[in-house]
Amino acid sequence: MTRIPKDFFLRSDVVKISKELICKKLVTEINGIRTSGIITETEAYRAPEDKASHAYNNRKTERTKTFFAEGGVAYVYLCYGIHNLFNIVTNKADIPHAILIRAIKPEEGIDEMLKRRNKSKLTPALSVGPGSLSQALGITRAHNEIDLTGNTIWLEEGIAIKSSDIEACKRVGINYAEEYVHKLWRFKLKNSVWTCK
DNA sequence: TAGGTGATCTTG
DNA sequence: AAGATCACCTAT
Repeated sequence: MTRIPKDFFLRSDVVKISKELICKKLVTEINGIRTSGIITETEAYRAPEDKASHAYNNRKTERTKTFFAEGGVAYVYLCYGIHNLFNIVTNKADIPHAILIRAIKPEEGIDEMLKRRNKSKLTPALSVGPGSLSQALGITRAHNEIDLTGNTIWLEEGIAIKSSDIEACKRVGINYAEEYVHKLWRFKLKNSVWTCK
């Protein structure tokens, strides 16, 4: 399977890249176990101007410094004390763009994903929602800043789709973001059960 | 529909 | 040093 190269992530239009990520494949190989899924939902975060981003106004702290790395690395942080949220940093160094991966449709290593999630049946609850997908793929904060063209977490060409198969909507959980609340920077695969409500 | 959970950031 | 906040999930 063809891997997505570094150049893909270095481009400047994070909203466009978010849309292009739909139906690409996200793969992890952790402790020798390979798991993967087709990306079905993403959200773009476009700091410095985006008030929803942790890096709004170029805010730079211990946590947000990962945003300022060159594109093609992971930004993973703990949300609500429980959930590891996986993002992909894009654009060149010092431009804090990132894409939150919100849902996948499981492909390989489904048994391992069920085990990690403590589930017995293959349902959307396994890997829909940003916290759930990270747990299913075994992604934790230990993977923050990891290179996404390496051999732990990477992306591959997935399924070819048309632009019209993708639906754009508002991002969730960012009611503090004022005018940026309304940006259509969330992308979903249309008519898929593997997306958030 | 509410509560859990803890890192992170802001305020004093 | 303490309190508020938070890109969510699960079970009633």
